[in-house]
Amino acid sequence: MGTMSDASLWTALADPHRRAIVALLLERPRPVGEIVEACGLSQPSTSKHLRVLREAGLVRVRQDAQRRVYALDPAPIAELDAWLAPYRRLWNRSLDELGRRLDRTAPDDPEEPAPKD
Amino acid sequence: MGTMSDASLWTALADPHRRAIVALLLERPRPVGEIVEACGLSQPSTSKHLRVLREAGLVRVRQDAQRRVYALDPAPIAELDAWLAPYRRLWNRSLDELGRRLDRTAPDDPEEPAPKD
DNA sequence: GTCTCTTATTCCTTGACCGGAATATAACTG
DNA sequence: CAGTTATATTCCGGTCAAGGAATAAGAGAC
Repeated sequence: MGTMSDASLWTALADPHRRAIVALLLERPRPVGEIVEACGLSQPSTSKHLRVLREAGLVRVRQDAQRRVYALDPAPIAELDAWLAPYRRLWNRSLDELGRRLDRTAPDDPEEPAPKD
Repeated sequence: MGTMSDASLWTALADPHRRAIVALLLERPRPVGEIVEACGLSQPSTSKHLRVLREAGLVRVRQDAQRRVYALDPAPIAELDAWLAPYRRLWNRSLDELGRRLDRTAPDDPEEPAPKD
């Protein structure tokens, strides 16, 4: 049981149903029954998705009598954010260049011939 | 060839090899050959991964003689960032709570007496 | 204890994806 | 034109994930 949650984090979020569950839990913690109803999936299927999310560290469970209330765990979000950071820099840079080019180009100038490499 | 790239964005990044390719292209645009060599995959497999990334809108191709130079497209990064935003708020909130709790605890009051053995 | 409610797990089938080998396509070279 | 290089696509076998049905497990209520 090492720290292999990195790989499962992406695969966990790759499934649309699981992203829907995550979005549901963003509003508030919910017991499984509510999630089943909201997702339109069968209860076993939902439980399996919740298991994947749990093993990815994205959700935590709290036992409340017979019910199990799932809630988001904010930690993996930070992990995603960290992964995204370098690309966000690229994005900002390209926005910058776009702005500069729009600034520099004449309105009837079709395009800049890319300098050969 | 519709605009169904939203779903494929996550599935494209779910694969470790594709994330590796994306990381390679973050450094600089590269022709396929370089990516093949860096990934240790076969050329067809790499081409297929590049296709998935292309269809997800994550990379663009520029033809340079016989070579095809792939480069990151920064737009989907913004999409991911937008998706992440609400969760980042949750994360900040929980960091806030943690700070408050750390603030409340006395500095020489260890939360856990480190149960060694 | 039994019964009920809520959730988790197993079994099984279907469908998707990954990988490599072989092949096809495209662009340059002579 | 044939030949070579660089990349894309098809074909196929193996693996893995998803979904439902049935079943098990856990926690009250009686």
